[in-house]
Amino acid sequence: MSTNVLPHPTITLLQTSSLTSVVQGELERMILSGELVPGAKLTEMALAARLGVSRGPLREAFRMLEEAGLVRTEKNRGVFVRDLPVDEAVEIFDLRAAMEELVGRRLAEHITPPQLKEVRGLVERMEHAVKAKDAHAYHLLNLAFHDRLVELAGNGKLTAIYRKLIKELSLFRRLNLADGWLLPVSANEHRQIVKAIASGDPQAAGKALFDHVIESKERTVRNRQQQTHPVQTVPAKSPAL
Amino acid sequence: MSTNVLPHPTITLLQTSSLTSVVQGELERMILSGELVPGAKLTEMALAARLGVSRGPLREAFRMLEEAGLVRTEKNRGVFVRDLPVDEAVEIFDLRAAMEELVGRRLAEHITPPQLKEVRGLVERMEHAVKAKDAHAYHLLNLAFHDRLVELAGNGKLTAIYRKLIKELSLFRRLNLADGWLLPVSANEHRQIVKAIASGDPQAAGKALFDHVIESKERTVRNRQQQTHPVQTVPAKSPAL
DNA sequence: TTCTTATAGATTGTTGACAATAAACAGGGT
DNA sequence: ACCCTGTTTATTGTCAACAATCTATAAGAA
Repeated sequence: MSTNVLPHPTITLLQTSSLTSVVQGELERMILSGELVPGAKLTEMALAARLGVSRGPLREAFRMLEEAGLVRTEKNRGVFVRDLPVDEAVEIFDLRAAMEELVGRRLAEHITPPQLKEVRGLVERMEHAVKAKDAHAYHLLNLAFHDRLVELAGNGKLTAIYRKLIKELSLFRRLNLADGWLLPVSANEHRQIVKAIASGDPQAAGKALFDHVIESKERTVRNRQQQTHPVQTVPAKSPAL
Repeated sequence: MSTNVLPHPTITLLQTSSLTSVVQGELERMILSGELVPGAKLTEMALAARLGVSRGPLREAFRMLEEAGLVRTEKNRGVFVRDLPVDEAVEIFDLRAAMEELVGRRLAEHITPPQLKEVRGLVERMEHAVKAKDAHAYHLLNLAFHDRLVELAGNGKLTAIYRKLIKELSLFRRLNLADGWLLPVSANEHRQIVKAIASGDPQAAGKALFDHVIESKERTVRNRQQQTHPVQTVPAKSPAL
């Protein structure tokens, strides 16, 4: 009686996933993809009908997303996609910086040659994206690069929280990957990071990652201010108001 | 028509708190107080009856606690109070160390004299607890000390996550505050931390906090191993098995 | 005895209905 | 015209009942 035959994928899927969990995942996908924009109201009946479930599992999924910081609940008024204020985005960047500094230190000590090769590959692909001026591809590679570094640090809890923070950050009006982004600068920093890690110097690697995240924060905030309060160096093209 | 009269406390309470939220709080209290021990099964009907609510809000509270890492859910089997494995406790300590290092840097730059006086007061009270060999009081003061430092750093997101981590850590079989703890050592480190912060040197303050948390981690792990695998310096009093 | 298999009980997953609250609207008074 | 008030409508908060799944017990065969 061989019990080690893998059960059919769908079987394990049904065993692990409840309606609540799949609804949670689907809502998360909709929010992160921008299909549900910050501030949007999530009406229970409408969503339940759209997803083909009843309100029970939907409400349970709401509570999970609420705890994860993706939605906000107002009693007797409903659930809304959260709008991340600048202040909080800045806080997350600072926290990320400290976390990634730890990642850098760890990797400088423990990274293996094949792992190093892998992240170098990601950097190269980013540089290609820069040359091709493909901001979207660069954005995805950037996420993958940092995510992989964090993962390689081998601290599961850190990885989990890091990913939660990234998800939350995506609620910040992503005027980020707007055209005028300073891709070359950021890309160069990535190469420096890998270099520092490869050198085996924990302090240097940590600092490289810390500084990079802080730079990234300041670029993002500057970009945001530019969008909110149009620049004054160029006289306003649009008339008053 | 003065609209700035504060509404009656009970009013605002009813406006903000749903059954789900109060159940969530109550369950959290029960878990953190040890009333519900790790591994314990949380039967929906029983708890619902005990708390005087129906299963709906209870299940929603479960999802919140699950996301917070305090309980674990097995499909079709139920919800259990999570038992934090050593590995994960270690991971949390390492993450905490990085976070508190950031706290130290920030405080060295921005702390005010009255705030400094306040934390010095906490340290003194800890030293009194050490002299009185009051491990429980020391434990509480230690929590308050770190919590206050984190709070004073002024990063709300960091504070929120830090507190979540502390809650989760309390799931780790707290053989911590066992009698033989090295209170004097820990207490002395606290004084060093405040000194470093007061000196205004970000690096020193960060390092002091980082090292302190790592020390704390190692003390805890040693303690745990001692409890799990009884010492060999003293021949085993209890016979084999 | 030991292992399988069937049955009964208990518990969770899901649903639909009812109660309570808030928003939208209409009517009357100033 | 404006503001206040009462009513209606829509939506959320809560509950109880039903269906699906798992666990434990017991009976029967090897």
